[in-house]
Amino acid sequence: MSKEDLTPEEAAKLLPAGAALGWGLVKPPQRGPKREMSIDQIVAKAVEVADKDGIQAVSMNRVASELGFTAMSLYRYIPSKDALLLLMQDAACDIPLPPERPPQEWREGLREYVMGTIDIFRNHPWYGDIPILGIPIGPNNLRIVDWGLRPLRGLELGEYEKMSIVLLVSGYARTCGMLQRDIDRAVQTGTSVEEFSGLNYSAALRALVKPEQFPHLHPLVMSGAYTGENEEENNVGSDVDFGLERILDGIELFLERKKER
Amino acid sequence: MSKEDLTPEEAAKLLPAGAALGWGLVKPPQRGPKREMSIDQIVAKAVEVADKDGIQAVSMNRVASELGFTAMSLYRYIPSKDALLLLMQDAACDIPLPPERPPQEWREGLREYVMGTIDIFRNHPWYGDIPILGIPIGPNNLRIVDWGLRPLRGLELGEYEKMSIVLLVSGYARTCGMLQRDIDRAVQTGTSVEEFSGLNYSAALRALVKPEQFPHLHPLVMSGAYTGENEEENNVGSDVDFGLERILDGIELFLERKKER
DNA sequence: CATTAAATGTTTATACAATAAACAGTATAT
DNA sequence: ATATACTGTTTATTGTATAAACATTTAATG
Repeated sequence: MSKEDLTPEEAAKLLPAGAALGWGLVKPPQRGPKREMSIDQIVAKAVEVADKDGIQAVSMNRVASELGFTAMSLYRYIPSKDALLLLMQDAACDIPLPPERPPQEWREGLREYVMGTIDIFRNHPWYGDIPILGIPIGPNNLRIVDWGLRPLRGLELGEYEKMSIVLLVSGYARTCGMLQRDIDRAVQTGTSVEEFSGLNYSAALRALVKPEQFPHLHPLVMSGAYTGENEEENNVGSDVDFGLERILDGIELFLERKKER
Repeated sequence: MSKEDLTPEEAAKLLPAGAALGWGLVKPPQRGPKREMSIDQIVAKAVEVADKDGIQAVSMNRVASELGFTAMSLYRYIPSKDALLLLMQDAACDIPLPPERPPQEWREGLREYVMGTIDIFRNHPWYGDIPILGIPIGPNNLRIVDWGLRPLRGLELGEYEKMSIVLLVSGYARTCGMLQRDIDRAVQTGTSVEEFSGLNYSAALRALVKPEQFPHLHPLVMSGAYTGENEEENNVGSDVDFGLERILDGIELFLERKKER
């Protein structure tokens, strides 16, 4: 039997605990009372809780309570909390994709991809807190990977090269997403405190980051470039754009060099 | 009073709980019995536990027990577990830096930086699991940032540009570090299982990733490029190198364009 | 149909987790 | 000498994931 001939059920057994659920590979049970909940409902509620109060607020008790059930009832649907977290992660990746662009617009396509995946982090600040235990295997997550590959379809690249580029670009999106999220959080919670005291981390760092010990960082701390002050010349958007354009330039150069050969 | 004139004690109060400890800003207590432990000792033991059994094995009880004390005794040194985690993170950044290179070797310098920070993830697989709550503020962590800025010192870049570049490069290092760690983990634990069954995630994905749903990902899954098979043409090192060279090319292009103007 | 088997959500119980509060002992400042 | 501040411990509280046993409900099977 070749590997391609696995039945969904067989494939499900090879996947980690929660992943099979995400693929809808669990046959609905035949006997017993009708279910009063559904996996989708549980995951949606967990996402709702996390969106509101952060990932640490997501306990089996909290999620079940908000649905009007006991904590233990969730285990009839989901084998463990880790599985629930994986399902939440995949659910956050269930977003509409923009329409396909012509292959020559690959730069714009990759830009859209980065901005779109950054939005996942903004819409679900907890997204980056879920530990990554391996390569993405959830269906929605893989659709995101597929999306990242889409702009590359017309380029003369090997498969490993394509994979490396998506890795590069999506890693960049993750970094920016987390950063953006941190700033959003700071704005939400810290602004008033900062205004009241007139001091914040920057002030502390200015006192601690001595030029002898940190010769290269020191000027950036003093000017506020490190802590991201001066919103005129530095908003997160421009920060994201800068790095992204460098990456795209690097990829373009690679394509040109490859053509020359 | 200008911001630069903060005393260490004043600065300590502005920093989050654990950070002040990392900077050694806590005056040793005058009265009372001699301390039988030290913060460094506690953090070192916590790191040891995490290196051996993962971050989830690090409990106040476990760390204290291994030192021959009770869990509560740790709170005489460290205000909370979150603070301990921050100190662990900073401790992992306490590594020797390579000697400075001449400014024109900035590419090689950045390469060294990326590889060096990736090593932190390899030496401490738990490092990436500690949630990032904001910009780095620990002393060792800031030394790493300073290191990243060092190769840029001779280049004609604005401060925000330098910061963006370090962000770009260190984010890439993080992504690669996590990936490398995942692979190391898989090799440690999963190899035997994979050999026995002859099947792994790849097999499941081959059955699930249909060309209709995943038109661009499908060929990569089939060829094994997605799951990273074929070690000859794809080892992690080459993967890291590929993305890194694109990034460095992009930066170089930026520098050239800036000179032209 | 009657019976069996499987699945439901709940209750109860276990093992840990972080950490607050009260405690007796110890070193220093006054 | 005494008050004060600090030590590490004991005890207790609250919250966590989840295992096991339970009565109940539905469908499959004789």
